[in-house]
Amino acid sequence: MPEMTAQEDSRLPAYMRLRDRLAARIAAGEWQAEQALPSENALTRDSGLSVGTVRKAIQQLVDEGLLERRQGAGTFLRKPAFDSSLFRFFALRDGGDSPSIPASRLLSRARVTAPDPVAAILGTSDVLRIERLRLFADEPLLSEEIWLPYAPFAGFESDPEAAIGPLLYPYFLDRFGQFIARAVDEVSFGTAKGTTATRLGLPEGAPIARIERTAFALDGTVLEWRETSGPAERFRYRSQIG
Amino acid sequence: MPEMTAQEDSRLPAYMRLRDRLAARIAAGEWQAEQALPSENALTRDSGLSVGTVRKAIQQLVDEGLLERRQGAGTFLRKPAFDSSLFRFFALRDGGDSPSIPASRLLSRARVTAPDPVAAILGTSDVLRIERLRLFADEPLLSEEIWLPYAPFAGFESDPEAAIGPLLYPYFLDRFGQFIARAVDEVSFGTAKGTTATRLGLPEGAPIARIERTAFALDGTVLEWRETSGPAERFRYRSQIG
DNA sequence: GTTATCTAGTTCTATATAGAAGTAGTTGAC
DNA sequence: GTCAACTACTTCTATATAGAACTAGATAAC
Repeated sequence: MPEMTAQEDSRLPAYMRLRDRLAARIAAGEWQAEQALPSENALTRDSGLSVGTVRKAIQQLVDEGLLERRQGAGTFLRKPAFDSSLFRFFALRDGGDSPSIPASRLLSRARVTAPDPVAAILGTSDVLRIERLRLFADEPLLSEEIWLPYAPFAGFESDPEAAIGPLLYPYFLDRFGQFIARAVDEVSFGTAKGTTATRLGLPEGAPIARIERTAFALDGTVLEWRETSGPAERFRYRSQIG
Repeated sequence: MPEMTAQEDSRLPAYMRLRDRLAARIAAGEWQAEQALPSENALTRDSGLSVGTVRKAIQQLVDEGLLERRQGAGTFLRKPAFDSSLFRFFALRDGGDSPSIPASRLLSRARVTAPDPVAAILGTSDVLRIERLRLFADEPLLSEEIWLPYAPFAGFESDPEAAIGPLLYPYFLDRFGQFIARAVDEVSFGTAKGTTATRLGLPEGAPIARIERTAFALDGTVLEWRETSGPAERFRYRSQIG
């Protein structure tokens, strides 16, 4: 344990301990996405707690976005579908009615020694570096540089590209059992230079929007750091307050 | 009632109806910010409901960010302090240690006929138009154009500027009883032109970040639309997902 | 075959109750 | 005066119970 992970149980209330146990089982991949977990009654029976307490634990996980409840039907594991959410930053309206599908192209994958700032974030200098280009309507829209700690993703660098697919997070879960629970995006503004400009088909110095994302596992470990760039004119972001 | 406001009670569950009644009393200004509401017991007594139901109603308002509970002390009205949150979009670090205070300067206020897009958002063309400049460390940082429906804010155009203060939302509440419960911000990038460039002290065509905000009352009525511009290099935004 | 009804499961609402945990002011001892 | 103890209050946790609302699949009627 390199970092301070949540200390086991100590003296937390029962509903929180149950929440933690459930979160751990979810992270372990015990249930498939879009499939039902045990019912309130079942959990009540084999946890020895009361229904109210069980409901409170489940509700927490719902609030955190991991689960989803449907009255009369059951409690379901939500599929983690926000990898595509980077696209949500950019205006994807483009010519007419055909809803083109965003595509991904991996440009490079390699196990390398991380530069200091990246190593500090990921907690190790043994990392994977991935370059990726994301296309929309056959035009390059986003240029990405992705850094992963090597250990949890060992073998990624030699997986066939065909197996990976356009979204990384579902792949992380399937292939490595790594679940991205949370991410922080930081948006800023700059100008395109060098390879970034070339890849996006922009002139040197063109205005770009930059998104730096840090992604976390359920236990708070950093699983990814990525830097995404796209043309500033197409950038558009919505945010709710209050 | 021009728009579909929440229909009274019909057949909602009790805890939701209690939530609505409490929200209405809060909006009516019955309690001061940072001050205690009636206790669970008191509410239980004069609502005729049970503690659990009362707690559920209160918890809703806590989740919505209106209230705040402190064990052993009471339930408090949170002061609506997110007017300044536009500043949160911009990097305010600036020379040394003195934490300069953001200031506001009203440039113009007038009752006018709204252009069509604004009228569509506000639901009326009888509006107030306000131009404002926000300063940080004595330098202009944000240029704002604010549109309000006239009726709820009648008289604003002739209030003395000294009475208004640097933050609008607390003033809206005090002076007009209008409570901003929720807002949606939309961020994009563009270039400065005309008066905007002049006011911010930027050259024509300089890159700027633009934030369009729509603000809502508790019942969903639109109470404000504003467009804020600031220099793009100083823009920085953090966002949580998941 | 198609449609309606039943049924066994699920979550959701609501009540009642008990005590733990925490706060803030008052009282009492020194 | 100072500090400790007490007290009356608050929210928080947890249990037990009952029925309503809803779902999805099985069964029955035609």
